[in-house]
Amino acid sequence: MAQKDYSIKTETLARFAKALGHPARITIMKYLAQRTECYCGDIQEELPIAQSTVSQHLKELKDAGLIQGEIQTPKVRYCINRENWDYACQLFDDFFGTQLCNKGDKGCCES
Amino acid sequence: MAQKDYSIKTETLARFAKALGHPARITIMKYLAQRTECYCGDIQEELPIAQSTVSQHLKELKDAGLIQGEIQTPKVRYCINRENWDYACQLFDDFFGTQLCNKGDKGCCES
DNA sequence: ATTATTTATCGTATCTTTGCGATGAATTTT
DNA sequence: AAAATTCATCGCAAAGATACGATAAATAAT
Repeated sequence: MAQKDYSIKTETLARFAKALGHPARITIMKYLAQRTECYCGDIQEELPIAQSTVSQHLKELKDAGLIQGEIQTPKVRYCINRENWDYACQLFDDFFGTQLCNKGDKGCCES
Repeated sequence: MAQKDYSIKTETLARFAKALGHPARITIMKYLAQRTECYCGDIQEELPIAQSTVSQHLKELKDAGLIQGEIQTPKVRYCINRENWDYACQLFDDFFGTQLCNKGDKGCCES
């Protein structure tokens, strides 16, 4: 036990990763990225799961800060939360790119 | 229900994201990336959790294909699985970069 | 031979996730 | 006013994740 806790960056990255750790939520994010119109109902039609389950996944993405919803009754317009998304993008970039994705380097198990 | 299933790429990306969805596992990957020597015991000293729990996290990373272990009794040498890691890197790049991280574009909720 | 070291696995407890149908809230349409 | 639309939430069940200590397995050291 070298450290009592994980760093904030590590916690945040893990949180984003966890939010993306389900195919339904990946699909939702991809869908939201492709349109300017993004109502909840449209998302449901893209997914092989019940409406209530979609709503839960949307809630998780919202709780993770990756999307936001704007009520336009009776519909709800969802979209990517740019600020947090860009931060997630940056954290993943740091993680993969700078730290691990140096393709020129040899891995520790490669001789 | 437009489609019965998710695409393989989507499933794979979600699987990688899920594996990274815990601060202990993020810490492990960062640690492995920084050294050429990477024995199991060293990893445990970096984490604020019990040995058996670390072993479980290592197993999950291994199951997801992100790392691999080589027995050098009595120790076990762990390292990043380059092939799969690079693929994960690419999938995340596509997801963030091409699809969502176009910072010049306006989001659908930004006026 | 016995003991120590290192790691995986087992058993267990608790919490979280994933999923569904049913219901409720807030409108809009008829 | 009544019915339909849209979405969130509740209640529930099943499965998975997270954590721990104890134990096993496989060697190395004494």
